[in-house]
Amino acid sequence: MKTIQVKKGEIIQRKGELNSKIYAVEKGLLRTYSIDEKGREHVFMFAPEGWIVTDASAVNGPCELFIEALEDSTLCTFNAESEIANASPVALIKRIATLQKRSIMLMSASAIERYHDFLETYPDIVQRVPQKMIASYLGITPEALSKVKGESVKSK
Amino acid sequence: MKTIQVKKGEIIQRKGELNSKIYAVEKGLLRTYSIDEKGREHVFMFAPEGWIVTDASAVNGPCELFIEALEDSTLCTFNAESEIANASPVALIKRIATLQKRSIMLMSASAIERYHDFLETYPDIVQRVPQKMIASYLGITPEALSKVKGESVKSK
DNA sequence: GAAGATTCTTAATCTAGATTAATTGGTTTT
DNA sequence: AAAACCAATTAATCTAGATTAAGAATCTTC
Repeated sequence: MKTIQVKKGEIIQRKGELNSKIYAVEKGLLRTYSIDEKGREHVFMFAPEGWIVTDASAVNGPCELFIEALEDSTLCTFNAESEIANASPVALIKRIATLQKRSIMLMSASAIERYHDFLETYPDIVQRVPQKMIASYLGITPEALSKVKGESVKSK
Repeated sequence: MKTIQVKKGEIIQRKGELNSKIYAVEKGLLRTYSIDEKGREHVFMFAPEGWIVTDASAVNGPCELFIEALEDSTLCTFNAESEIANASPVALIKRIATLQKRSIMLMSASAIERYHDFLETYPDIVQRVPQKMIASYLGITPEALSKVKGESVKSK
């Protein structure tokens, strides 16, 4: 286990790298994202203070996700290999529950509903993250997010 | 740990129930699904022989998902509470990896791409599951699935 | 095995969100 | 502080998939 400092904009891990780690955010803000065959970015999750980030696909082979610092951050890093052995199953189950909810939201909820769910999941993040990344997290374009937000304000 | 037999159509677990278990499918086929506020069903996963099913959200409180037998099935049931304590972290990470991929697919891939991904994920299931449940798993309507399948055949 | 109930398909119409493009507002660079 | 660049908004048009509806095919149940 090691504490490291990273600068805003720094890419901490790239798709295809093998030696993946677990990152616990002490201070700052990270995001993980994938890039599809069409070259489009998709934000998978944000990680503010207290959150933990890892690319689960890394156990068997190369990782799928990029990890980027959105602010100057302080991170604790664990070697995934050894850490997984004694990882708390309860913490992992919680992560599964979060992902379960995310999948169901993506299948069943409209863009504006997903936006409100984002606000609940990450209460203190809206001001710290560019709109286009929030849109990407929701699975829509920045233009669409701008539109639905405008509509939901008007309708009040 | 206990082995049980369930009949086709039987609902093994309902949303809101507390005493949740882990089910390992020895023979047969299960599905898990949620029902949203508008009363619509969304298939979360299928579980043929060799797969394991549990509602992750059940650790903290009432479960979110229904579990149903799509065929007469033989299941091993574990008490989730005790089983989680010594659950294999590697198996849990694999489940996380699967869900990670599912979320990214839902965000970035078209209906027909998700259909092909379904065929890869569950190679021997297509004939055993009604179309409408496959559509539900993909997050589209049965009509839309019928349409895109027709189009992908025509285009060959 | 007929009657009823589901399920699947096809087609017409509709809508949420994508795409394209132009405008404005902020940041960073020099 | 202008120049160059990036982020956000707005608007017009387009499209994947939803909705509605009707007919054909398949399963249940008596």
